[in-house]
Amino acid sequence: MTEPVPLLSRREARRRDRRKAILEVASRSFLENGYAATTMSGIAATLGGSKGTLWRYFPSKEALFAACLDDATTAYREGLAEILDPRGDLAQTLRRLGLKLLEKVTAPDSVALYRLVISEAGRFPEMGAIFYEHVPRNTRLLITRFLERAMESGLLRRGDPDTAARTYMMLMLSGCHQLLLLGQITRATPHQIEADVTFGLDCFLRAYAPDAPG
Amino acid sequence: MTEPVPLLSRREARRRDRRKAILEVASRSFLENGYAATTMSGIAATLGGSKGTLWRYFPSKEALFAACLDDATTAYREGLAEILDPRGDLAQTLRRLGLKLLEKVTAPDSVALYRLVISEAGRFPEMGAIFYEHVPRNTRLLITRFLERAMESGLLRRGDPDTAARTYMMLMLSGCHQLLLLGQITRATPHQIEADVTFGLDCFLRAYAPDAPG
DNA sequence: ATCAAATCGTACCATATAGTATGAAATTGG
DNA sequence: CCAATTTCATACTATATGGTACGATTTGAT
Repeated sequence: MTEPVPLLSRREARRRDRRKAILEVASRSFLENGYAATTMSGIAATLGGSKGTLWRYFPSKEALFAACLDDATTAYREGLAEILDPRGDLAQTLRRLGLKLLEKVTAPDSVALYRLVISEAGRFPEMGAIFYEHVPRNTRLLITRFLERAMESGLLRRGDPDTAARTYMMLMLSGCHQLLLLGQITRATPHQIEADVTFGLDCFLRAYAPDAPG
Repeated sequence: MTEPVPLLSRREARRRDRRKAILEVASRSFLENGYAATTMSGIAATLGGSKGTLWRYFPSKEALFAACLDDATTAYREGLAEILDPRGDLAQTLRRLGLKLLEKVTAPDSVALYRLVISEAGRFPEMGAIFYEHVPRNTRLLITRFLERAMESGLLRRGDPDTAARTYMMLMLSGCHQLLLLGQITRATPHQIEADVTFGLDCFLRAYAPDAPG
């Protein structure tokens, strides 16, 4: 019927680029200044275009925020799955995972994002849901499956693997992540991260050590 | 020299009452609507007085916010110390403490306060500090001292008592508190709280069980 | 009673913001 | 090349906010 359509007409390509550019500028501003302190006019200004164009892409500030959040959280889940190779030493794997996790989660942008979500989750519960589904829930699912196998092979004592995954994550976060959230430190040093992982892992392995036989 | 001054002249009493009234109205609004969405004019309106009066008591919105925060966090630390009686069963004591702690921390106002602090800790680091000192740090100090004694008497394995206290608290918070923060639930049921405490305590006691002799 | 401090009501200011309107210029598709 | 779409720049609307000014009134101390 119709001519074979190019995958992206010039217009569509332009549109996609523009949209991405808007999301980048807006995300930066939301992360750095929060929702209230981010102004649409400001975004339009740093973009260089006109306000009319901005509103052509996103019908309201709230819609733009939602799009930014979706963008940021989607880009989040990367590079964890391949660490969780069920072969290999359990403690080593959990340690590598913890390091990766903590590095991600203590990055300034991650902290800013977490702050942003928590502060707006009251007013926009859907935003809380988007974040929750994409970030902690998704990560936990990965860890749950891994721990489940470890329990089955007797490397860990049996228990609810989902709770175990939650516990594992929480034990990692009790150190510098808390301080970051409350603004008591602004950066986590690799040394701090390693200390947190070492301690959290030790604690986790003790709590989930296989039951002493008989 | 001067006449024996009454502890509170009429003026001073009035002033104190007024101040308290302002703090109550303002705190409610900050907790329910956040910092940005709380307006000085609105506070003045619900107070009934005039705006001039409001500014007579607090020279700026920021100052009023700081005062509210100080007020709220000071009222926070209550009723924990007497639970921590070093006599009596360790597990029982830690369980009672956990219940009290979690009840407090999952109360809607507490969640709102925590949200508020986290969201403004970037812009106002001093506020983060006020909160941090008054609430988690203070609580942790109490628990630390208690756990220290338990370690000395061999009820728990030795380790950094401060880290242990942090771990204890964190293990309690991994359940419904997280969901509350992200707006995925709006209330914690007593049943949920108890389940969280039971699990967290079990985990903690395993991780800090005295080393097997020999 | 008298005087000073506190409060009130209200109008006001400067500024800022989300969002709209518009007419001209540029880009794209055919 | 022409018509449709998009973008630009800019001016504008409507509204809201922190904070000030001020004259009138109430309250408290002596």
